[in-house]
Parts: sequence; structure tokens; C-alpha cells
Amino acid sequence: MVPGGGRVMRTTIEDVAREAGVSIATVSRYINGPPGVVAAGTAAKLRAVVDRLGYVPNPAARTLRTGRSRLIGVILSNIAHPYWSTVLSGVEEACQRRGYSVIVSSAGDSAEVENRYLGVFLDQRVDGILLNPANADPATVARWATLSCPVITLDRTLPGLPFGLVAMDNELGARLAVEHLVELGHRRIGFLSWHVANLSNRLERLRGYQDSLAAAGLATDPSLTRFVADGWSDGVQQTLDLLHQAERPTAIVSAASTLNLQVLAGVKQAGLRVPAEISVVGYDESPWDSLLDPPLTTVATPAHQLGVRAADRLCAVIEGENEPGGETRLRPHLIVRQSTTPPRLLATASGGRSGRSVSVR
Amino acid sequence: MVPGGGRVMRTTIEDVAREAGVSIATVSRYINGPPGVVAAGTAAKLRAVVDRLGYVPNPAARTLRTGRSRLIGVILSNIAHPYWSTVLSGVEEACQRRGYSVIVSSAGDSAEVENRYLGVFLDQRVDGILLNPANADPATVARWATLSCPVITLDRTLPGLPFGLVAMDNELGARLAVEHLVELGHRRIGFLSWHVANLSNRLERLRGYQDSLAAAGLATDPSLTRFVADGWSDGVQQTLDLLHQAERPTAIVSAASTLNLQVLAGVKQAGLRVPAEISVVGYDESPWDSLLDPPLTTVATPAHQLGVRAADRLCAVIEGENEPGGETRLRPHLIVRQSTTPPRLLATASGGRSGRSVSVR
DNA sequence: TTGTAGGCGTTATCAA
DNA sequence: TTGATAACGCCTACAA
Repeated sequence: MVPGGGRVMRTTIEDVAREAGVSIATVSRYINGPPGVVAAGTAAKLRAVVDRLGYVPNPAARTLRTGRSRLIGVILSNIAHPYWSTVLSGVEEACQRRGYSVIVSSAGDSAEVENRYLGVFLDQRVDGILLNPANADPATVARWATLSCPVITLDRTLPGLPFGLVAMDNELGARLAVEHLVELGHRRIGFLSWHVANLSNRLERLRGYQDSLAAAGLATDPSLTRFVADGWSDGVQQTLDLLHQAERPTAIVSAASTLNLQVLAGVKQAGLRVPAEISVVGYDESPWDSLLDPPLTTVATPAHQLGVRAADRLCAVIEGENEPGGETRLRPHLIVRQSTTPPRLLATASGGRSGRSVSVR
Repeated sequence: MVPGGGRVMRTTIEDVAREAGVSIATVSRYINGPPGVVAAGTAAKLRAVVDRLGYVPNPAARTLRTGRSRLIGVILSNIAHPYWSTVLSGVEEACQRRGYSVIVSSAGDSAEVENRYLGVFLDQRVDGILLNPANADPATVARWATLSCPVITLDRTLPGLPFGLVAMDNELGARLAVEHLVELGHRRIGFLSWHVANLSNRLERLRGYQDSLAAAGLATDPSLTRFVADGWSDGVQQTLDLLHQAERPTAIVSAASTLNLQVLAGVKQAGLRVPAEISVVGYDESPWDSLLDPPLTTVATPAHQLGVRAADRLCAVIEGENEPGGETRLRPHLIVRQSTTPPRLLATASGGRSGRSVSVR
């Protein structure tokens, strides 16, 4: 049987060689070599033939021969989430620019699924991997450690592994939120985070919160920091708990985009109005933040840019232009909308909310 | 130079053959053939060796030989948009299940970019393509027509081409919206669509609107149907125009997820309250619809499911289980929230909004 | 500057 | 039931 089954036969390097009256080696050199390796006249002739025949090298043959596929594997926790789909669009844009194709997968924050995808990608001989790692157990770490292709992790580190990192400046993000609130006059500021679980990005935001409180001369009351378990209900519950304690906070910082709505729901259930009775700062910019009532003040992170930078770095490593390690940090900025205002005490004294509806972008 | 550069050499079919004391042909048969082609004893031995060595066939070599890559190309208008990222997650899920990998691209609704990606995908020898086609000029259509790999279009047809289609039932979607409003007592119902531009999905929604008006015995007043030009401002403007005419509608149907917010903005600019003074029905379910003020009544479309079905059909075609043509339609359903209510006249008579906050899901 | 030739890892034909 | 072997299309060391 003819290999290739019913598929149309594409033109090969041999067709070009025959048509141009040269050897296939010359064609290959013309295609891949630096300009000048083939004589000017030959090159001109080849250019014409390649154009006319529409020749494109067969990537499978090329991969087989060179061991490089020009494929990049991306493993994200959830491609349907706005944050990650934005990151992905950045990755795709950068890879396209550099001539790589992107294979995607959605691992749902499960180390096991992650591992399965890793296998698929390695089997496909991807040239590099972009990974937003789930919480890593030792077995997984061991597996990742033996990888022979470059990996760059997104958002978080994989502790103990020498991979490059492209992430947000999380300490800065938390600090921006806290400083904004402190400036407004808040003294008791709650902080809601997913269970830290040794994940670097969560640790950093927590540290940013604690450090900036300290810098402002405020004590950290442990009861103001809450860690939420996976799922929808616990975030709401923790927010309620936070608000039901004797001396309740006048503001809350949500430390993750996926917690913003839980915090807001908790505040609503507690019967408090935002921002009159409690200020709320969200994390990450979701497309609906400006549509909420009130529009949410939030720490905006450059997700698209993260994707671009990560892909660029990975391609550079693949092409030997760059060392694999090291970290790139992207700076978030604060978007002040209407969910934050001076705390009631001051608000009353100074005439209330009126001055706070300015939108800084 | 050794091919494969610094990459670790993976175990090949030859390693397995040597280790098991058989020929590579036997190994290949064991790997690919139907069970039973190799003797039971040999199979057992091979299973053990394959396991121990962790052998996985090199996809490049396989592709080179068979002409099949187990790669599927997906061209979407915008992977960062919630609708499309949800579709993509469905595609990815189904492909993963069937052992295919997904290459993504975001073409930004430009036929030119679409074409470039098409080239990239063909060069990569994808086994099939999933495409949400932009508005096609004849040249593009001609190019698509000559394709040798199966294509399934998403959401819209590419007129004149025999590709399979997986799309929503758009007529039904528009009908659900109109019937809901008619039931509430509305008689003048506006309809806002992007310029139809010969795109099948837009035409179908328009027809659904017109037909269901007719079925309800209502005349179609052309001034109630508005077509919006690309961009942000025109949708707002058209909504204003619609509302400023002498006998203004009591309800508006937005015919595209990307128009929902423009309609809402226009209504706001016109100084009308939703739903007291005007009812609004949106299209597609965006994650923020339930967070809007008021929460938006909307025609929800099964985006994830669309991706799953499209990928499944494409894989089936690739594997010869299925004919390439034909269409699959997915049924939307209406989610009634609080942006729709009986028109003022009736509302006053019957006690107003109170009864309408039931959420049907 | 160009050509010859070997081999990358598979699958599939043919013969045994 | 198995083995030997010829491609698949390309890149590159080596020779000319």
C-alpha cells in the first residue's frame, strides 16, 4: 500500500531538486542554510521553483531527522477561565510570531492529569513546555526533574526544580491593595486567600499583605487572615465569619480572582453594603469587574503579557539564546473603582463617599 | 553531528525488539495490529518489555510513514473570549479522549489571518481542522475548497463548501427570546444584530426573530430591527436610535453575546430602567450575566458541548467512521432572570414586577 | 559551491 | 506467526 493512504501527495524536496536540476542537498541548504551557502544564481532558480511548486518541508520528516518539532505544549489549570484563556492568547501570539505551534491542555489543577498530559506532550516530542503547576507531590516532582526538554512555569514555582518562572509580582499586588486601603484610612483589613498549600504565588501575596501592614505600623491580627478550602461555599462562609467577629474589619482584600465573587456574596449575606459599610478589593481583572454593583476596585494583572513573555522566553531557551533558569516578574497595577471608600468613621467625618468615585486606570 | 542534538535518546522500536528477541516487525504488529496477530506468548513478552522500557512510538516517524499526525487544528476568532475558550475546552476534552492533540490559533475574525493559519496547519499536516470562519471572500473560499483534509465549521457555514457544520439552533434561540417576551405581553420588540453580512448564524437568528413575530400575529416593523457595525460605539448608538423613535419598543433582543453590554449601555444612556421601562434579553450565557444589575435574562447556548460534538465528529470523519458533511444543531435554552418583565402598561395593571423574579434554569 | 549517501523510527509488503 | 526490507522526506558529514 502506498504510504499516506488517501491523502494528497505534497511536493517534496526531491520534486524541487528535479525541477531545478540540482541535488536535494542544495535545496535543503537553500531552505535551511544561512543566506550565501548556495550560489546566487542557484538560489534565484530555487526561489522560483519553490514558489511555483508551493514547497514546504514536511515537518514530520524534519522532526524525525532533527529531533525538534517546533511544537510547544501548554498545560493550564483551566483554559475556559478568563485569566488563563487570556494568558493562552498571549502564548499563542508569541509562538505564532516565532514559528512555533501551540498544543493546549486543561489539567483542572490535578497533578495526576498534569502528569498524563506531560506524557502526551513528551510522546509528541514537544520542544518545550509551559506549565501552571498544580500542587506537586514528590512523585510528580521526581518525574518533572528528569525531563529533557525546557520547562517554564507560569504563575508559580515548582519547588526544588530549576525551571524558569514567569509570574506576577505577587507581593507588589497585595501591597497595592493594602496601601490603597491604608491610605483611605482603614486600619482593620481582612485578607482572604485559598489555602496556601505551599504554592509560591499564594505565599507571596500573603507576605505582601503582612509586610505592607507592618510597614504601615499596623499589627497583624491573625483572625483577619482567612484561608479558604476548595469549592464555592467555604469562601462565602469564611467571609461571613470574618465579618461576624467582635471587631470586624472595615475592608477585605480578596487574594484570588476566583475568590472575588465569593467575598462579595459573603458580604451580601452578612447584610453589609459595599463600600458604605465595607470596602472590598479584588484580585486580577476579570471582564465583569467593571459591571459589578458597585464596580470592583481590583489589582489588575497583565495576563496576556504573561503569556507573551513566557512563550518568548521558552522559545529563546529552545533556540539556545538563553539560559533556562531565572524569573521574570510582571507588575500588577491597581484599578480603583467604587468598591472602596474611607471607613465609616472617617467617611462620616469627611462627607462620605462622594470623592471616591474617580476611576483611575 | 548526531541527529537530535543534546536531546535524550528515547527508546525505539529496535530497543524493544532486541530486548525481547524478536524482529521490529513483530513489535510493530504488537503495537498497532488487532489483538491476536502476534502469538500470545510473544505478546506477553513484549508487553513486559514495553512496560519496562517505557516505549512509546515516535510520532514523527509514524507521521512520516503513515501521513497521519493525530493533530487537529482549531481556528477560532478569539480564544480569549469566554464563549470561544469554553468551546475550546470542549474540543480539547474530546480530542484528549480520542488520542488527538489540539493546535490552537486565534484569527481575530480576519479571513487573511485565517488563511495564514490554514497554511501553518497544513504544513504541520494536521489530520483535520475545526474552523469558525470569518466572512469569506471568493479567494479564500477557493483555497478552502481544494483542501484535502476534513474540515468542520463551527457556528457558521462557509457557503458553497461541503464541510460539516456543528452549530447552535439559532432560529430556536431567537424564537425562545421572542416567545418569552410575547408571553409577557410585549408587542413592540426590538432586535439588535451585527450586520448580517451573509453569515449563516446571523441570518438564522434574524429569521427566528421574524418568524416568531409572525407566528404571534405581530407585524414586523423594519424600524425595530437594527444592524450594528463592528466596534463598540455603533451598538450603543443603534440602541439609542431604537429607543428614541416615536413609538419605542418595550423590549429589546440582543442577538449576540458581544452586543449584550452595548445594548445595556445604550439603554442606560437613554435613561431607561431595566426592566421597569424596557425589557432586555441577551444572547449566549456569559459568566457575568447573573452578576449584572439586574441579572440578565438570556438565551444560553451550550458552548462546551459544541466543542465536544465538533471534535467528536471530526475525529470520526478522520477515522473513516463517518461521512464528512451534514449538520449538528445544539439547542439553546432560555434563562429567565430579572431583566424582563411585562411591559409597563400591563405591569401597572397587574401589580408590576413582583412575580417575575423567579429564576428558571 | 555542489553532490552522494546514510540514517532518523516507523509501517507495511512480501516471503518464509 | 514471524522476519527481512523498502520506503516515508529530510538533514548533514563527507567527498568532490
